[in-house]
This record gives sequence, structure tokens and C-alpha cells, in this order.
Amino acid sequence: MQPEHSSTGPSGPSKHELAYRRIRQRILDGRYQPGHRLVLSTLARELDVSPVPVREAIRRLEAEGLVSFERNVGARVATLGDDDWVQLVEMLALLDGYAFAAAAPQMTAELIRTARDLNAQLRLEQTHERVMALHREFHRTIYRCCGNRHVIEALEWIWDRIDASRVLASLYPLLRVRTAVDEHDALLDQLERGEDDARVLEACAREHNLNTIRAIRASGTMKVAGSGH
Amino acid sequence: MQPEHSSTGPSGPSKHELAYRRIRQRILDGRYQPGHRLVLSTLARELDVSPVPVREAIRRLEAEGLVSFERNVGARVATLGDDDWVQLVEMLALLDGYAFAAAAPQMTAELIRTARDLNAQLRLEQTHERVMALHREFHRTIYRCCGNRHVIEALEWIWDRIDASRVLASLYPLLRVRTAVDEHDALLDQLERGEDDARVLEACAREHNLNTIRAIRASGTMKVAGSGH
DNA sequence: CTCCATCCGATCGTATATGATTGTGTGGGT
DNA sequence: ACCCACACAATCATATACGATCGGATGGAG
Repeated sequence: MQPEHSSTGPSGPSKHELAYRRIRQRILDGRYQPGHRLVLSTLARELDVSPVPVREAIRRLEAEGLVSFERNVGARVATLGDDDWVQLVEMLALLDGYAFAAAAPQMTAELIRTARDLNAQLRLEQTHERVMALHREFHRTIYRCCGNRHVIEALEWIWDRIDASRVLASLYPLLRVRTAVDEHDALLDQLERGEDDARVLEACAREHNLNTIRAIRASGTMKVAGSGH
Repeated sequence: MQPEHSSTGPSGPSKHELAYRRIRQRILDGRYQPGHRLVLSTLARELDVSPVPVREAIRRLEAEGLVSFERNVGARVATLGDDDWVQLVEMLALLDGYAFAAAAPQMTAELIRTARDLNAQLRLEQTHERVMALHREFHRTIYRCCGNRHVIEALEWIWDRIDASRVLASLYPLLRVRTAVDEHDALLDQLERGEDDARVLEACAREHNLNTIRAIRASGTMKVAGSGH
């Protein structure tokens, strides 16, 4: 909205950047669900740009794994298979566990309190949407302190893909929330207690994340039960 | 120049795909070194396509982190800071360690022998280029069996970024190779011995990878010594 | 000699135009 | 009734065209 005539250089974000952000946003918040077709010309009209910047945006989203593209056919919002989902959460557990241990020494009392607050809100929340958002924010508060930028980015990437897949939107059992909240508090307890064995911290945080897979498998909602043990 | 008139469908890979592959290849093998400017029109001429597909290719490479792009200025091959490098290898250690433990149960005697062979070649190799390639191939042979596609892709992604950065091309001390080879054999020994404690396997493999960071820090080649201890 | 205003060339950003490919619907043949 | 050939519509793939922007070269003022 700035006065772009006053020779202020580039008028805001470029068209392709704008297209990228808007499409991405719509995928992440569920307006474009998995499988939804993304027609270049249509998007171009909607966003009031030419098809070229839209193509660039789609390419980026494709590279991020949020969109799948087939030549001469078109793009659609990526669909996550059950295996993919499990493997993504496994990787999430791995990274988040590591990040938790690495973040422990940097966590201030202030930050721990923030996390406790988020967790408290999470305990009361009812809607899937809010639960997901708070849960993610809780973890983010911690792993942001882990000191490894690439690990942080990878975690954000995984969460984005999970959000986009809408899998948890229907599966995540409210049942699990209660347990998760307790585990969160237990993790924060360790931080306050000054537990300093990185191996212990990492293992606990990893297990907490893996419990999500176990809970969903136990609820029998997934088609492929996967590993036998 | 295949006869693309004979209604043979799409004439091979699309132009943008071709551009993507070729540019990517040149970045990975060092023909385009970090900082190298990637001018759209020039590349378009060289690859004999219009600038549009080249732009798409660049966008993908940008999303992968191999290329950095500045508006109205252009693209260049991404440069890796020392911190970035350390953090990437840290993440590599994390993922590779996990993958090693996860792969252990699937490793056939055949595969272990392949790995031993690669390691034996590595022991004799002299040139940096071959050392890097063999070292990567050794690890790949194992982590490919880990069963988690996303972890595998993340590992490939990290190795690609490391290759592109050319950091190890100059830094990786041939000194370290000897130690690394011994550690590799020790890891394979564990597999053959039937060590089945995932925690032990993961920890050993992780340490092996972290040793690379330690070795380079010790050699004093890095500008930022990083962690104090 | 140094510094700043201006200009110009290189390069990017986007729109438009056109050919190519895919999938689909329709009509005839069996 | 079923199957295949053909034609058409939707959509993608790429080329070309042109305006916008940036960074460095140029030339004058202090």
C-alpha cells in the first residue's frame, strides 16, 4: 500500500513472490486441500498477474514438496501417503529431539514460562485447528533456541508439510492431546530441574514425538499399520 | 536432436527440466563455483532455450538452497558460511546416525561387502575429488536401507549442498581420511557382529560424522573456531 | 585529486502470443 | 450395446517483446 510512485524502488514484493506467498498460504491453511488442482491461468486471473510469475511460484512450491506437478497436465496440492506421513513424523521426532537437547542450555526462565503458558492454553483448547497451531507453537518456542539454523528450517518444513496434508486435521485424537500436554510439562520440568545430560533430553523429546505415531496407530485410523512392533 | 515430429509424445525432458539438470550438475561438480553469477540470458543462449525455462530452473535451484537470488540483480551460486557448514554437518551427523541404526537390520552380507569395497578403495585414493565421491557413496550405500524416504532425501540434500560449497574440496585433510576409513570399518564391524542396540549404533555413527567437524577445527583451517570447548 | 550527480548498458520482471499436448466427448462401425 | 477413430476444448510449454531497475562509467564541481 505504500506510495510506489515516489521512486521508492521496487513496488513491494515482486509478482511471483506475491503469488508464491498467497498460494502457499492457501495450501497451509487448508483452503486448497490435497489433490486440489492448481490451474495456472485461473490462478493468474485470480491474483491479477500473468501466468509467468505464477509458474515460477508453482515451481518453488513444487521444490518444497507442497505441490506435485505433471508435465502437460498441471499442478495439484501434494497428497501425503500414510507411509509418508509416518516417515515425516519419525524425522520430526529425530530433529525435534535433537533440537530440544541442544536448546536446553539456552532456555531462559522467561522462555520456559512462555512454553508453559502455551501448554496451558493447549490443555483447554477444543478445536483441531487451534490445537494444531498451539502444539506447533509450543515446540517451535523451544527448538528455535537450538542454535542450528538448518535444523530449525527442516523442522518448519516438516510442520508445513504436515499442516498442508490435513492428515492430523482429521486424525489427531483429542484423546492424545491430554497425554501430549502432560508430556510437554514433563519436558519443561526437566529443563527447570537443570537436567543436563543431552542424551536423556534428546531421548525423552524424541519419544514424545514418536508417541503421536503410536497413538494414531493404536486408534486404528491409519490404513497401513506399518511396522509390526 | 531426435526426430520429435514422429508424434512420439513429449520430446524428452522439457526445456526447463533440461536447464535445471544441466545447471545443477555444473554447480555440483564445481564448474560453477560458489559466488559464480548465473545470468539468465547468457544461460538461455548457452542452453539454446528462451530465458523463461531458465528462470524456472533457477527458481527450483533457489528453493533447494543451491542458488541465491536477489531481485533485479540476479542469481549466483550460493556461498556457504563457516557456521552454515558446521551446522549442516551437524545435521548430517544427526540424520546419518539415525539412518545407520535404522538400516542395520536390513543390511545384507552382500551390501556390507559392497561397503567394505568402497572403503578399501577410499583408503587408497589420493585426489580430493575421488575421496569425496567415494566417501559419500560409502555412506549412501548404508543410509539407503534406512527405510525412511524423507531422511534419505534430506541426506542427499545435505551432501549436495556440501559438494556445491566446495568447502571440503580444499579443507578435507587427507590426514582425516585414514581415520575416517578406520571408523568406517569399525562401523561395518558392528553390523557384522550383529550389534542390535540401536542407541549404540546411532551414537557411534553420529560421532564418526562429528569427528569431521572436530578434525577440521583442529586443523585450524576454519575462520570461526565456533564452540569454545 | 576527490566526490557527487547523471547517464547508459546490462539484466531482470512481466505481459502477451503461439504452438503443443492431453483428456474428453461424439458419432460411426461392429 | 460396445468399442474405436476423430475432433475439440482446456491447459501447458515456450518464445518474443518491452518496460523497469540496478550498478558502474563518465564528467563536472569543489
